[in-house]
Amino acid sequence: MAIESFPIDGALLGAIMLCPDGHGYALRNWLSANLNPIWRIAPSRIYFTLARMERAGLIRGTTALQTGRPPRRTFHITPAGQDAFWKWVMTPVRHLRDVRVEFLAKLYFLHRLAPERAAALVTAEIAALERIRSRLAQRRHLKVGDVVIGRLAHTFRLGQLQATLDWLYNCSTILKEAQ
Amino acid sequence: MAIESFPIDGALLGAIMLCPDGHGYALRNWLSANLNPIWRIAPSRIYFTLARMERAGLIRGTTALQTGRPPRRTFHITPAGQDAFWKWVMTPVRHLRDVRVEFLAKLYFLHRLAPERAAALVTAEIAALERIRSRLAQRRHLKVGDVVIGRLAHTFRLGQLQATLDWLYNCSTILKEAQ
DNA sequence: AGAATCATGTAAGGGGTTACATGATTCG
DNA sequence: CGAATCATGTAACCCCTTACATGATTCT
Repeated sequence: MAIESFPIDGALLGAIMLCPDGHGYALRNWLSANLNPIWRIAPSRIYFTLARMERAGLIRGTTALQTGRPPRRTFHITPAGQDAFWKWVMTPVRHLRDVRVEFLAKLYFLHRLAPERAAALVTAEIAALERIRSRLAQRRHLKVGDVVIGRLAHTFRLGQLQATLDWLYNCSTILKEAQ
Repeated sequence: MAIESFPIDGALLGAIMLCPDGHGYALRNWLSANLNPIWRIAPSRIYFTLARMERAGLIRGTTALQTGRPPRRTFHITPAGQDAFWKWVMTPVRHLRDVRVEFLAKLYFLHRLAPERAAALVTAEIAALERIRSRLAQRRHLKVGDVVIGRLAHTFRLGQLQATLDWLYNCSTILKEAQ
């Protein structure tokens, strides 16, 4: 009963928890209003994913008829869905390249749903990236066909890693101030 | 006659120029030996892409029979393919997220095929990213649903941009030393 | 009157992956 | 003898996107 496709399932489950009216069209508007520059999804994909998550038992939907409007399928999250969401949101991303979208999305949901737990996620992310850095710092270059480019690739990755870690340390401070 | 799918067409054209035996299997080995940690491709995709690029007139292939081995289709690059390759390799990537893979791949090919032109690519990339930074620096936060997270998203992007620009300035120095 | 909103979904296509089929040869 | 190498490709599948169908209602 785990989440399958990561940013999308997590973001939709979080949206269902935060969006007052949990049907596809409302979720679409909520996501574009709240998560937009960080992450976006094609509208048609929302319905497809909701159907898959219902089959997986993460959410359950009820159809409500309306007069003069198409009928709505309103979703609410199941206990299994809540477990999956909290596991996802509290797990740090493993790759540096996932910080930009997925980690920021997790931080967004945590900050709104359980701000007291945000510091723990940041700490876990720092630990994950420090592990990557220590592995990378033991080498002098990546094994590319050319030594010069291998060295440049290596310093690039270390630089990105360092900037992200600096930012994460700063994150703790800002999140504490915000509380 | 322009390149369609960017990292893949560019990398394959570059491989054909550098790889002594230009058939699919040799290109596959060459790419995994030379570009591996930076970029990788599924073997089956190579043949598909070679066929597409031949249809587009970027390369041309000849079939050579061998005794006791499957026949080979050896490819060579056409003038149109060379134009497309040099245009691709000298154009800076537009998004920060493309530096990690695509820009490094361009740098690799330039450094091996025309090292005297590498500095020009680095300069162009610096200009492209400085433009993005100046746009970003005029704001204080990204317009996410929550101001705190919007501010964090903003400082994150600026930090990554700054680290990349620092690295690019350093690139010029290292590439000059390597010559 | 025409455009946007409400609301759900299907269809088609792009880009990528893994697994598999083939069949001789050479290496351990 | 079994495994890897040489060499090309097809088939099936995943993830995601745009475009479109539907049809009443409300805004400009």
